[in-house]
Amino acid sequence: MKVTIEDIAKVASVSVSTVSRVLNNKKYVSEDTRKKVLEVVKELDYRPDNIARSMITKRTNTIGLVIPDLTNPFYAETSKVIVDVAREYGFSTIICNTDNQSGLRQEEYIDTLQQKRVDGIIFGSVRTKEQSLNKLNAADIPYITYHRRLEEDDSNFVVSDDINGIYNAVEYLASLGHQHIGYISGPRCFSTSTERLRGFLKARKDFSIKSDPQLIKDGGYSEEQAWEATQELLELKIRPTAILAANDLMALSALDCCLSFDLSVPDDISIMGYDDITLSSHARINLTTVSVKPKIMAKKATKLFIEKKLKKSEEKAIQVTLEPKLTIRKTTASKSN
Amino acid sequence: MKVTIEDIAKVASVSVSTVSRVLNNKKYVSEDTRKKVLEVVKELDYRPDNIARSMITKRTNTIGLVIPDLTNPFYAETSKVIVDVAREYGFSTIICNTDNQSGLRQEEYIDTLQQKRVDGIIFGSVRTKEQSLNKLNAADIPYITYHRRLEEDDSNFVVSDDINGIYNAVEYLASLGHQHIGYISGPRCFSTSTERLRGFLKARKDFSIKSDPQLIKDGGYSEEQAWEATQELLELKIRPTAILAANDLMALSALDCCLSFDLSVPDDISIMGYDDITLSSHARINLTTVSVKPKIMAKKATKLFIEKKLKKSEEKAIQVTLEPKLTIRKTTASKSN
DNA sequence: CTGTTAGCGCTTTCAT
DNA sequence: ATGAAAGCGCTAACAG
Repeated sequence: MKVTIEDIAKVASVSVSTVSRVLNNKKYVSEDTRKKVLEVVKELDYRPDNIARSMITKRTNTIGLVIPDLTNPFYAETSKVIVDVAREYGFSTIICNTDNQSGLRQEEYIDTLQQKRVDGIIFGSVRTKEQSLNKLNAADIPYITYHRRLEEDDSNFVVSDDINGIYNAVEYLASLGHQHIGYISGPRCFSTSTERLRGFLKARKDFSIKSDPQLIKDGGYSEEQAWEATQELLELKIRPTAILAANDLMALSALDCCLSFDLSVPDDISIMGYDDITLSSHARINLTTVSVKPKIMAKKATKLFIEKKLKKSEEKAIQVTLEPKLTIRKTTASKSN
Repeated sequence: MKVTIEDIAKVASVSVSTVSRVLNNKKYVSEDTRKKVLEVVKELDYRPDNIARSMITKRTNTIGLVIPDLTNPFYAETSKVIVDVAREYGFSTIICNTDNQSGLRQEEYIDTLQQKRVDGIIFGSVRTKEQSLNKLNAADIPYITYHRRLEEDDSNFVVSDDINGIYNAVEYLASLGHQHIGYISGPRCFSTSTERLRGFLKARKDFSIKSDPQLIKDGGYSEEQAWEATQELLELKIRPTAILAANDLMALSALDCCLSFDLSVPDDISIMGYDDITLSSHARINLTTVSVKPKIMAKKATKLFIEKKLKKSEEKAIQVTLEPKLTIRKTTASKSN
């Protein structure tokens, strides 16, 4: 049979409330009884039942983490950080993989998390409009998004300044003499896609880059689709001299595609990504990119969320926009001609 | 205030037990009352409180997943599968990243999981001897390991036949004419390391491969250490013509290291891995390896575990050894001379 | 078929 | 400083 608080109360010949006090480090317990209780606790190898505890305290010390795909390096990296930081604060994390089926799966997960009474939820991906999150507001379950954000302006988020990030990327490419820049975008429904595209368009204007609509392709933030997009770009009558992808995953795919076209990077064509996932800095890859420091973003989101919303419950929304940093490596070079 | 079963009982003018019956799809409820209750449930947007439910049923529909490093592609892949399969069966999964600090962190996590009263735990990595798991036996919390196994012969596991796998790898390399084969091993404490090494030694004898002790290095299953190991192998007076790494991660590192030595793979040297993580099949990599089909392994472990141990609780241990398959790609070739 | 009641293991008033 | 007792929201006998 399981050892309960009552058992140890009996053995220590005190009341259950005293035991509870000791266990929760409350005041009003004499040193003697505290010691005695702790002894019995050890002796009987008692461990508190968090379920029963949650029943009363209404807190589970558990958070939910909702991401689209755990095998995507960006999410693997950030998930790990989140799990680690949460643990430091005494929280467990239930991981939810929506598999990009955003809609259904995500809603299902939100229901589950709510029923499990998690203290809060961290989203690694939300569409700009996300109906299903209203439930959370109604149920008064706090949540935050990182990487992407909702359009509501009272939402909690930690994101990178995507407009500026891409803007700087284009500026850099322009400075290398590139005027035909292919852009591989993400799906419209995400803030990351619309913002980055906006940054691209803005920069294109400012640096008088060719504005052929054919130079903008949707890569769907997927490797396969990015490959196809790259292929289309490479087959254009006037082939772009540089390709800028809205994230590293797609840039990597573009890199491979160029290789399959027997193009040498960066001699024949420059490739640039966005995010700076760990993989990109790898010796074999060395992708020039815009670094949003995914781990730092995730860490910041988790810390702020736990501190401001879970430990306390501040009214003020957490809204952090990190300045990304141009990270020049070896997949970009001056336009050859 | 939160809607409880009592509220909906009141509104539907039935008893709480009837509501409970409806919610749990139990028999002995008339169609009429069932319908009425369900209506009220919807109307009040009631959702059951799993914490309270667990209090009685002793089941949380939650499992723990303990792995060393979520960013290691092997674990990212398998974790995703596990989370997905668990979800299909109605289980949530709490993810625990031990960060290779195996000892402490793992024990801490086991405690937490136990207190959270998870229904079971899946381990992606255990040392051959693992003290901390005794607690689980004592607490009667079922667990299974995949990939690696404990030495206890009544433990649950799904692993690959590591001896045979490496044996076949060596046989293959021998058939290509390689006699100087460098082997990069993992740390002694894991079954994967000892078994694979055993397979290597066995094959080395059977196929009369050179048995210089210098040809065996410890790569610690880490990229950095594998890099160093490779370096040492390449600097040997008689440089091996092939390097076999005990896992893909280290093989990838070896690949990079060879490149930095300006060696062409497979023309100058053959490289082979073990596991067949998704990355290895990538066009840019194309690593010859021994495929243990990590996803299938993880899926099988999760399914069997949930079905045999969580849904039922069969006495008989789950012990599955999968036959790995030689997967020849482009990092191996006949010995050049 | 339906309702009543007794807990699950713990925290938390409220007394003492 | 300590104890008694009242629940948290739900399920599971047990009675009808």
